[in-house]
Amino acid sequence: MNRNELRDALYPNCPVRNVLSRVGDKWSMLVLFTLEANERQRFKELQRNIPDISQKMLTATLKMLEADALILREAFPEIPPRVEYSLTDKGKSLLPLIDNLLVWASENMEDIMEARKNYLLK
Amino acid sequence: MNRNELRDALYPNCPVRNVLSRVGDKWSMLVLFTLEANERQRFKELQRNIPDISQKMLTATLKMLEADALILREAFPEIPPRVEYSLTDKGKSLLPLIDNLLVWASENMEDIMEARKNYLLK
DNA sequence: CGGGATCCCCACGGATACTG
DNA sequence: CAGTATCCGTGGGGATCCCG
Repeated sequence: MNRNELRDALYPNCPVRNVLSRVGDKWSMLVLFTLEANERQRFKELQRNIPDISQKMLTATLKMLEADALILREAFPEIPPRVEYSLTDKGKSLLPLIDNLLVWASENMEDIMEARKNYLLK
Repeated sequence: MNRNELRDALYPNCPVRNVLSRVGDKWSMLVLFTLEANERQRFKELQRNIPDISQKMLTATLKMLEADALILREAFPEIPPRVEYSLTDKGKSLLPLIDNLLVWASENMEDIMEARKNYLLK
């Protein structure tokens, strides 16, 4: 896969772009990270571990990640109900790439913040 | 930087998250890629090379990337005006990470599309 | 406990017209 | 040529209430 193919792959409505939008959305990465830190978490646990997420968005994000087979959802027919979420192998394979991005972001964060300030003052 | 710090770094309104949101927005990656393929492009060239982007979004994306010091904007006081854009070193340093994500996306795209279909049929 | 269903806001982004 | 300005639709996402 060469550069041009990569670029073409990014055009709107393209499946690759579609897949990558998961990385870019507001909560997916955070949910994946949380699931990596503590494998097999229940809904409420996830909600506690990601304090800022709303119930609606946690539900929606979990559904997307499950639909993409990045996480596994296991429901146990008990009362009260219990549902456990965990990473699939595919989900795990994505995390190192996100790690790299995070490392880059942390390493360049200060520079970028500084650059933004200077840009505003121009 | 350990896992928990990484995760904390992702919390809303955090600078790292802020930086990463660039990766997630609709056009930034595509502009960076286009600039990598042909270094030093003018506004119109970029617009031609990214057919689907609107003028407004190209302008906005270029401004963001310039503010973050990922690209360099050089305006030449001529008539008609000429403006050239190119990647900075910081911009170049980000591209390999995006590459990795794209490779992952292409490698897993089919699986994911298939998984989504099956999820809908469930 | 693990969600669904609703209402609502506003930021992203497209289309169009105008300017130095 | 390289933008700016404006209008406007859509949908992401928060808050709240409800249910098995």
